[in-house]
Parts: sequence; C-alpha cells; structure tokens
Amino acid sequence: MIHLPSLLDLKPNFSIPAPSSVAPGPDAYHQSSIKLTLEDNDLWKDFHEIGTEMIITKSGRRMFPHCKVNLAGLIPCVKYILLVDMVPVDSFRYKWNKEKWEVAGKAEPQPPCRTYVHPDSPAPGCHWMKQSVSFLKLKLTNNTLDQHGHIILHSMHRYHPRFHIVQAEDLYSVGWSMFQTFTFPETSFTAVTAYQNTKITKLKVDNNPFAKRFRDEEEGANGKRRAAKIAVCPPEKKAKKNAIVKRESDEDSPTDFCQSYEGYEGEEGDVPKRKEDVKEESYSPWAPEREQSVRTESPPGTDTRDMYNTEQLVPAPASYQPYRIHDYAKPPSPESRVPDVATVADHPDSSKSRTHDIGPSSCGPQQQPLPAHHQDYTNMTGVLNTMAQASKQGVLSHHIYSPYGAEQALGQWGGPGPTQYPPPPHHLPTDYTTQAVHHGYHHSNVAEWSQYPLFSYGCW
DNA sequence: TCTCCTACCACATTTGAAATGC
DNA sequence: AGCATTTCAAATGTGGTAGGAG
Repeated sequence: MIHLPSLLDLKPNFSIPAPSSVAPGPDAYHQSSIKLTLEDNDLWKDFHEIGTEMIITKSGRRMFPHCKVNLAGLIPCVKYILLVDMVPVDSFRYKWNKEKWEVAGKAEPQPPCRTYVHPDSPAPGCHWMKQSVSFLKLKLTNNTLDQHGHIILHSMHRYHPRFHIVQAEDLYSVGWSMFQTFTFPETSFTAVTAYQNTKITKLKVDNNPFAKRFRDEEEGANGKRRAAKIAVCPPEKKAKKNAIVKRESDEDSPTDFCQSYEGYEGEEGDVPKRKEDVKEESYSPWAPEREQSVRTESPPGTDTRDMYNTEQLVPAPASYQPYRIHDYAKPPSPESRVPDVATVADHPDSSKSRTHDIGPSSCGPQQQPLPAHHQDYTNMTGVLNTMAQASKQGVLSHHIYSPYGAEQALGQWGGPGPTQYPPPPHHLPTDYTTQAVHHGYHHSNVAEWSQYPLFSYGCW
C-alpha cells in the first residue's frame, strides 16, 4: 500500500524531460501519428480558469462540459476501442473556503476505479476519425456501490479524465493490445455534490442548455424564457436536430451544446465579460496548487494550447512542457484477457449499425499490431524502468488510493452480477511503464500521446 | 455552527414513436 | 407503398433549494 504523501514527492518526476534518446525517431512507429484533440477546448479552458467542478450524484450525473474529442492518425481499417477513466490529480481532499479551494486533508481512499468504454467500441479507425467522438453519456457518481457502471469519484477531490485508444479487435483482446493515453489538463475538475463556486454555476448555466431556465439574461422571466427558446431552437435548427437524432451513438452530443456555447458570445457579450472578471480578480481557485507551482492557468498572452498538451498523470509541471509516455503492450497473457468492461455504461455491443456502416468490410483485411512495436519496446527498456519506478510509488496506479490494497482493488470487479461485470483483468507488471518523453506537437488542442500497458494503471 | 450530502422541484432538452404529407 | 418531415409526449438532465447528518 502506497502512502498518499508519496505522490507529491513524485511530481518532479513528471517535470523532468526525458532524455532525448528516448524519443522515437521519425520512423519509430506509426502510432506516434495518432492525434487526439479536445473539442470545445475554449469552453473547457473557461471552466478551468475558474476551477472546474463536476456534480456527482448517487444516480450518476453527466459531465458538463462533456468530453468530446477528435481523432486523427488512426489506421482506417484497424479496430480501436476508446476508453475514458478518471484519475486523481493529487492526493488531497479539498474544501471551498472564501472563494477558493483549500486543502482539507489527505484524499480519501480511492473508490473503485472504473473505465467508461465508448459505446461504439470497437470500431475501425475510419469510424473514429470521420467525426468527433463524444462521451456525453459518461456519468459520474459518488455511490461506491453503483451498479450502473458509472465512474465513481469522491466528492471534494480533484480528478482529470484520461482517454485511452486501444488497438483491439474486441474488448476481450484489450488486455494485450497496443494503446495510447491522452490527457488534457484543462479537463481536470473537482467532484462536488453541490456547486461551490458561483462562477462555475453561472458558466454552467450559461452554456448548458439543460440549465437554460436558470439564466438571468434578458430580464423578465417569462419573456426571457420564450426568447431563449426561440433563440436556441429556431425552426431550421429543429429540423437539423431531427437529423441529428437519427445519428447513432454518443455522437449525439447535441450540436446545440456547441452552438449555444459558441453563439452565446453574441448575447450581451457575456463571455468576454466573464474572462475579464477572472483576470481582474486574479481569481485563483487553486491557491494550494499554485503554491506548489504544479499546475495553474495558462500564462497570459500565449497560445496556451500547446502548454496544455501534456500527457501526464499528475498535474502538469509549471513549465507546461509537453510530454508523452511511451510503452507497449505486454505480450498476451491468458489471465489478462478480459478488459474491465464492467465499467462500461453502455455495453460496447451497442456499437451496432453505425459502426457497421463503415465496418471492416469496407476496409479490407484487419491489421494486427505491428511487430515493430515490440522492437521499440525493447529499445526503451531504460526508460521503462524509470517509469516503473514511478509507478511503483503509485503515480500511475489507481489502486494506490484503494482502501483494499492491490489484490482487493482487483477484487472489486467481482462484485456485481457477472453479466454486468465481467471478470477482471489482471494487472500487468509496472515494469512495462515508461518515462514521459518530451514531444513538441504544435497542434492547437492536440493532446500528447503516450503508450504503456493498458493494465498498468491500478484499476485494471 | 459549519460543511457536505441528499431528495425533491420545476423547467428545458432529448428522444422516439405516431401522424402527416409528398 | 415507401420515404421524409413534423408533431407530441415521455424520458432525461439541469441547477436551485430545503433539510438532514455528522
């Protein structure tokens, strides 16, 4: 069992650029070309600047903004599985005190770690790349006994989502598949059962169509309500909506979300106003964090996106240098066959028609992971050890927070009915994890990528 | 007393089936 | 008959709020 305080000590590990020798050469492996960009990045940053909060409820609550990404660089004919999980940003519990977050003690033991598998999974790369991928239906809960597969979090704790792209034919081969992980620091948030920061509440109300009735725009409750309705859902939009409805999967992230958000600028110039507020007040919801120079808002006057493009499992270093972690799947293990799809909100089988539309039949033979991967893996042994060290100290693994210890953390998957919760995969040895490597993408909100065994993190 | 959590509320949006039109 | 579009109601999601637990 890892002691929580050790996590802080490890933070420097992630601020140390890896030796350049570790960086893959230009012809390293094609996975390096995979790009994952966060949609609504500006909205996320708006929230992040204030200190994003996400409501968690017993029955499960969607995120807002919800995770929506664009993928590029995948092999069109190869099948991939997309997953999201939540990892603690640090080892603290927080409290909201006088307009800012303060550390309120050590984090509670990590609740059962769960991973949300995108319902379209598995699907060929062309499917993922043809349009944005939304995790709208992902839900957060504070109910540790949740039976619905929602992601379980602790209130008043900070988390950030990780996106995993697994090259796998099906969920049962995830255990030994190639995968890459992406994170966006601006998507970090504090799980709460009730909003603490009124600025966050306002931002949510202003941007979330479901909360439209709480907007205090145009005075006059009734007139306002009607006006808002007309503005957000004009006739042509409704027709458009109907078309969207027919589209499949979580892609359904209502376009209204984006549209209302983007269009909202026009209304009373509210968005710029908000930003001004933030600057003027030098608002700092994360005082403790800043004291540590661990992660904060973007430096002024720069394109912060590159700086956010950081693959990491702890808050980004102050330098905001982009990193990526390399690693490779462990050779297939009979015991690690079954991925933890127990945590899937919508069973992947629901990938159904839309996936099939562009299914393998149109793409020719399926490709298997390239042998080159193993070669690279071999070449990076030294780096792997470095990361393994960090992992052993709990940086990479969820279970470091587990109240059950490693074995019991695994055992958590045996809980609910077998039909809902397939057998748990085994952890892979952390020896396969690697040190972060500096990487210089220059795309806007493209996350850096990493590769390491899918089951290296504790919940698997 | 304070902090945090829960249940409930009213309202907006989403969803999908039925109705209608071409 | 088949398809596209529109309508409508149920389901779902939202933040606010009161009250309870610790």
